[in-house]
Amino acid sequence: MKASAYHLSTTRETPADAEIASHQLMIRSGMIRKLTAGIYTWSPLGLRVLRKVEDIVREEMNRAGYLEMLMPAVQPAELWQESGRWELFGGQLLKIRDRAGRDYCFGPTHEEVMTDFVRNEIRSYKQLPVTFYQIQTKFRDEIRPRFGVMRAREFLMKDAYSFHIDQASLEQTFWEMHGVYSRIFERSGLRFRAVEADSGAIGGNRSIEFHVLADSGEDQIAFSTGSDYAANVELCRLAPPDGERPAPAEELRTVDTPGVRTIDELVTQFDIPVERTVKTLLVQGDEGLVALLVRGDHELNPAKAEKLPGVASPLTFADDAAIRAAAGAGPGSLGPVGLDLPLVVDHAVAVMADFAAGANQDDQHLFGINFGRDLPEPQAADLRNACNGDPSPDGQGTLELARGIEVGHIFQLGTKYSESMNAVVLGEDGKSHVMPMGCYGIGVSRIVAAAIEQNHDEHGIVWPAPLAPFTLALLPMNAKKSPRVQEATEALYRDLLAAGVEVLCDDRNLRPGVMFNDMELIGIPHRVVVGERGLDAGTLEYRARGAEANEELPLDGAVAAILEKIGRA
RNA sequence: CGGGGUAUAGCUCAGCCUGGUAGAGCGCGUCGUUCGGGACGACGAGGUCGCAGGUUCAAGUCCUGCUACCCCGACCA
Repeated sequence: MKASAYHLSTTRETPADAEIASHQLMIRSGMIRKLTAGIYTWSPLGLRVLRKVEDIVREEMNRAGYLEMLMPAVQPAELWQESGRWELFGGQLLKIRDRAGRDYCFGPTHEEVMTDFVRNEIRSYKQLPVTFYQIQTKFRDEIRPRFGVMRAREFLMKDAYSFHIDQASLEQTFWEMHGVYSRIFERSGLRFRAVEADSGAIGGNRSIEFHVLADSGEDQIAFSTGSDYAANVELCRLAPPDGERPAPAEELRTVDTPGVRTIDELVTQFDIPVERTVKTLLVQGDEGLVALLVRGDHELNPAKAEKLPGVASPLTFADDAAIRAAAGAGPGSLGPVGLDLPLVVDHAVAVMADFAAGANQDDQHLFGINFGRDLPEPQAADLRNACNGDPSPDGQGTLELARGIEVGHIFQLGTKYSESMNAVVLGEDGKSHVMPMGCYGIGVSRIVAAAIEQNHDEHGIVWPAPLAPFTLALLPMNAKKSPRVQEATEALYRDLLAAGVEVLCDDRNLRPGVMFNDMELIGIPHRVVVGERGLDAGTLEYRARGAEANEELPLDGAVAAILEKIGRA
């Protein structure tokens, strides 16, 4: 491709509304342009990358024998009413109406359409198992789209659905898909982890997320140093700590703590270890409020809390007025002693002695609190998020935390949709069987953003080779004035194209610095410079993106030398 | 959807408090000098100041309403 005939549109300035590196770089390199909130146009340059991802996904899915198809983006309301999701999906579902007043939605996912297709097409167990997939634009009316295509309302997704005669077959495909996904992310050149996203409590259903590791990721994942165990922090189970609760050693006493509102302030002003403080959180229960206790340095895990019997789901924190009415003090001075509410404590709190908490009096705290003396024996549960250094739930090693961007999710759905939509098949026994089902998603457009998030430096994007829009940038120095440079560049360009190299030849007649900066911003992995100096010496100049220094390549046999550099030899 | 903010040239923003000729930098066009890490000069194009009302002799500036976008919270590929 000649740059003069390609729509390159880079900017020096960072757009004001882009917060994270990948969003800024996608805008600055000209890959995407915002049309409206959460909706983006992909430029020719951006689309090249998107297609690279798509191609890898498609190749690996096909290799595994899964069947590509294409379902409609616009779906009739009836199907969604049948599955019960027309209401359940809530505001995220973009509903539309045609001129006759019929209701439709723009598909946010395709379980309904897929299940409808399969119930009409598949009659016999002999046709099972089968897995269909598509790569298609989805729309989810996110409450808060952000970070460019990372969390867009319209996005490109690969969604796959498998159908089975029994659970065993579903599990086989599920783990096979696990392998396919791993290969897809490996081939894309991304550092990733597969993490458990469900406790496995509900009827053998399992769900595994694939996360690209990046500090700016919105999810926290925990993984064991001593085993393969990895889980989303939200769902990472924590066992009660070993060891007995120490006997009380201190008297219960009330301390004036003027102005202290947070655990931090309590710890620094009164010189007590944070491990001997307790946070008291009031949430809505089925009847009135419920008090939840976690250690001062721990964080309440909402997903775990809302699953407790007696606690309302979704988890709702009490507002200041309700807190004051129930406890007689503001949120900064809450504590369990003398609080007339149902109480659930985290396992880590249950083994504490002589700890500090609010006194339910503004500007006062209690020190030296003990269970069994100042409070009844606690009802303990797993309530908090995992921390660095917690023992791994599988008993091997300790947990480490990392941030991740969820780019894939595989799920054993079971019969949730096949049952409500009556997707049945005749079994070997001659009877009808409801088909267990799996569903498997990859955020194709999100992968592009995640790859940048994981691979960039102060100059711009540093594409993993498999995703790069072009493999090589060919840069002539001062070509306008030098017919030799022009001719040598043109000849090399033709030879590289003939050798099948995706080369971007910058014939825009710009100053060298501008070309270097543009090509680095765009993130092209390899660059070759043609200049008078080199031609005199019979050399070309080569540099890999991210490398510190130039190398010289012989002008004679340049194509072979370049192929070796780009790993195509 | 709750809370906070912004809206002026293609982009980043000043001007608004204290009403009186529409501004800068970058980008874009032409010409010249330059040309190995985002050059310099000259000239030039480009704006219903988000929209609708109101106050005023006069509104980008003051008032009211609306809309869009951004940020902070619960969902997800």
